Amino acid sequence: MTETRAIQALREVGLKQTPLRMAILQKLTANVQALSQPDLENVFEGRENRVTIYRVLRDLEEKGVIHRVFDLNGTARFAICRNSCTAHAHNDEHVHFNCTACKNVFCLDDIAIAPPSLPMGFTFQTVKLTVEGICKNCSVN
Amino acid sequence: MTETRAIQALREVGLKQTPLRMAILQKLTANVQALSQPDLENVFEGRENRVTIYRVLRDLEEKGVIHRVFDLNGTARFAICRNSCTAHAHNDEHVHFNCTACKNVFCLDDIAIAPPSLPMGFTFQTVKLTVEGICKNCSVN
DNA sequence: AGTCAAATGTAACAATGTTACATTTATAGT
DNA sequence: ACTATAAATGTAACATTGTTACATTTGACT
Repeated sequence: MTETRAIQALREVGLKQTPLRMAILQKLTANVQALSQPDLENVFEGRENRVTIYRVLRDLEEKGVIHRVFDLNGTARFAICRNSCTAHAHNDEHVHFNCTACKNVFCLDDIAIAPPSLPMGFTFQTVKLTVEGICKNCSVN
Repeated sequence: MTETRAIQALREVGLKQTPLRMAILQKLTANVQALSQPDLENVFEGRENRVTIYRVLRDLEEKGVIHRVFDLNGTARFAICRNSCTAHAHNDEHVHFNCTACKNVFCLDDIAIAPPSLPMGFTFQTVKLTVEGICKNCSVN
């Protein structure tokens, strides 16, 4: 995400343009992997406030700019939707790859997932498909 | 799971028959929903040791008697495989229903899931399908 | 019944995430 | 450009989930 695109994304959803929001948006765009709050704390080498990072991620998720996915430790990681998601029409039905070795999460291209039929009384909202395996980095090492 | 079936399950995987293991296996069988360690602490009203509950769950999972799934808070919950899983042939490819209201997790029947093709360098191990929505209990309330 | 590996209890710690409240800052309107 | 104000941030404290180390107890086999 270029700086101007980040500014635009924030304006579109009515969030103020702050340095941390810009930096987080750009980091998430530059990375293939989804990043957790602890990941981002490391990226910023402790210079940015822990709580504020959580709040930025929460707000960006609430506005549909980024989405949340859990890694195999149960830690929340965040990523920008690259393909079918826009600020106006957020598509939640992602395919994610969870590496069982390094626990990293990779967003794969969106694909159509046929929602299975649900028992009586259950209401469908969204469906998520996760593939587990060994990622490229861990395969070579 | 009857008491005798729980005893049998433990013997099959080489775990000693202890009161807590028996109780947890029976609770997991009696429940439609997957249960977390905190859930079980509540079930036992604090009478059973926190750390031991974690260890029982970890050991039962390692032996393939139960499986782990994360709820929408990122908390690990555990359930017995009812359909295609046996102690001898554990089938990981479950469909789970996560209620966005109460955060409970329900195991649905196993269905065949076509694994999507992966980018070069990524190795497939398993695939998981999760449906999010409103569960039966939350629909009526 | 005795033995011993396995299982448990206890205390301390670690990581992730949240809340309350005081302070600062980005933006709209003048 | 200046100001007012809602929004955003910093700080400290706390909550929850999960882990580790080590001493003690117990299930199961002989």
